[in-house]
Amino acid sequence: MNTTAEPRKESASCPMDFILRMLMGPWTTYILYNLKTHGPQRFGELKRRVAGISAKMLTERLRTLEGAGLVRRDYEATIPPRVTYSLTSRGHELDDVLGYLAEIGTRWETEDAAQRSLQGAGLKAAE
Amino acid sequence: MNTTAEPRKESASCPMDFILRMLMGPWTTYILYNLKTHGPQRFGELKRRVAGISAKMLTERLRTLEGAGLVRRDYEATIPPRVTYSLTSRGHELDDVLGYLAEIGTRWETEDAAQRSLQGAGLKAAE
DNA sequence: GCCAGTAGGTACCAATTCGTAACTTGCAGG
DNA sequence: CCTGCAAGTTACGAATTGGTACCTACTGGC
Repeated sequence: MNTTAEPRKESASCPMDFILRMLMGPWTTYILYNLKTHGPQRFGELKRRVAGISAKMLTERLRTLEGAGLVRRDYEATIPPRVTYSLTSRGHELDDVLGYLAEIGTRWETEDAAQRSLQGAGLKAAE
Repeated sequence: MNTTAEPRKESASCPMDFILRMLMGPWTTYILYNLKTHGPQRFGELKRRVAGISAKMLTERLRTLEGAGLVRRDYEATIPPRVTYSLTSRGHELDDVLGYLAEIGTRWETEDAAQRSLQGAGLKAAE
């Protein structure tokens, strides 16, 4: 292909950057988590589950995820319209990473808790 | 409004959220990547490598990472002061996940490129 | 004597972002 | 007839955020 000069910026960490920019969105992980654990859902269902998100945000996040090919949007033009969102195979590829992240996060949480209880036990006057 | 300390937003699926909030920062992954690949570095070195980040941002990101225990800050009060940053063991735990993410990102990029070249082959007159 | 460099801190400014509220279409219920 | 739900879209506004410029303290070079 172009072994010559694609003006690739020096970002060797770029593919990761793209994917992180996706997960970065404030509610993104909640949405993915819900789609994963509760299966395909309609807009209102999802909105009720995420609890706190505004319709605008949810729409925007879903569009972004759809654009990245992580979420599929099924629109049925019935009255009232029924829009169902589900994870694509790409979306499911992320499950693993998210699970991994959650694992690390949980481990750290546990370690921190242990650390705090150790300090709480003896250090009241130490500092 | 609320005179009592309202416990901010409480979320059930949170351990991952914490860790993602860390990686979310605009430059965070670049910083971690550089610390990983080039080893412990001084502030100016890091700043030159990341190329484009402002001192303010870099400082703030490093403080956040330090606070989370991912990065260690060694301050030697020489003249001029020498401050060296390095990954902690926790920081290295993230290497795996970031590598995993980069892998997925790269794979998707490749797939997308293949997709585009397939379309490019036949659709020149289609639009 | 002045400037550059090291490792930042602070003030201010512009841009982005997220939430709230109002509007959309078509039908069902009171 | 009016309201509400479905799944949004749009307008407006407030808050956060990231960049730029300027400040520190100290020393070595010209």
